Amino acid sequence: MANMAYDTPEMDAGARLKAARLRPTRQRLELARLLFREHDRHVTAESLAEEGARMGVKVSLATVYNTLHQFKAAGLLRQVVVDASRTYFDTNVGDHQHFFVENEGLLIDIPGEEISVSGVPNPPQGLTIDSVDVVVRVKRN
Amino acid sequence: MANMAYDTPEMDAGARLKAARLRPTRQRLELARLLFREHDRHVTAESLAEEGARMGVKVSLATVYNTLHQFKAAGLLRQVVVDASRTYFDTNVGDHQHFFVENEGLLIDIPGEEISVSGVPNPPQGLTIDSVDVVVRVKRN
DNA sequence: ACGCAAATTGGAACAATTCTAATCTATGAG
DNA sequence: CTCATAGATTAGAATTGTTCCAATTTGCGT
Repeated sequence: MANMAYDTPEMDAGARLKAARLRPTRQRLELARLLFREHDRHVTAESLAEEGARMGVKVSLATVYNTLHQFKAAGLLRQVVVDASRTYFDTNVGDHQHFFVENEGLLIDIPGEEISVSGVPNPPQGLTIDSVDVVVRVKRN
Repeated sequence: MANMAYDTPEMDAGARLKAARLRPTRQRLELARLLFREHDRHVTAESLAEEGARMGVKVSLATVYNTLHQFKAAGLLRQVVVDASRTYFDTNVGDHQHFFVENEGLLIDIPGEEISVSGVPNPPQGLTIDSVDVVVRVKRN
């Protein structure tokens, strides 16, 4: 297959890790399989560790934390800051934003084509924009 | 002075607490004075406690936390979620957004008139929008 | 001035995350 | 293929920000 994108959803865990220059250890492979099995997943370290446990994946919590951060650094995951008490990671690294359901800790994607932010001023001297994150906080009626 | 707004920057600490129906205890008064002395302040519980200590205000950390949350509940402060590890409070409760300088924990206001978000889809059935928060993450060059 | 609900407090408890030092493993060299 | 080694994993300790708790203090209406 010529011209495969750097990171596609169809890519298997091994290829993903290779593309990210991460050693394909058993733990990373198994976590990658869990994470990218489905599109647009939102996980926390705890939720992923739990899921792993349920699926019979033997990984320590420390490794889950390490792996999430490495995947993030490699561009395989995006970190989403919505809650002061937990960190979420999103398997969708493309342009998009989120609804966040308060009191439930639930994230829902908003496609990047739908939403748009305009009028962002130039940042003060010496600063460069890294990302523009929108969180639409919603509540259950 | 007729027609004073519910919450103006000129308002003294006592009036502010009265308007918010919070008992004017020494601690609340002193913290309110620190907080609203200047416009558009961004504090964390720790930073405010530290500032209090420096200014000779005797308040426990627990009270700082309590007070910040009560002020928030009363609409005197807005909570800003930008960092997974600390909670910030903003004395500007009007419509505006933020630059967040990563690695420095520094918040900078973006006036609400400058920035705007469009195309926010209707939230899924049963959910109502609470707020639309924009964080422009920036890095020092 | 009294009485009581509300507020404050120090310290214990907690939850999420990071650190540490020991052990294990993927990988490239020979 | 075998080895040496840098890199990865691990359990558990440590750290950090925050909340909880039970005892004491305080604001305020009567």
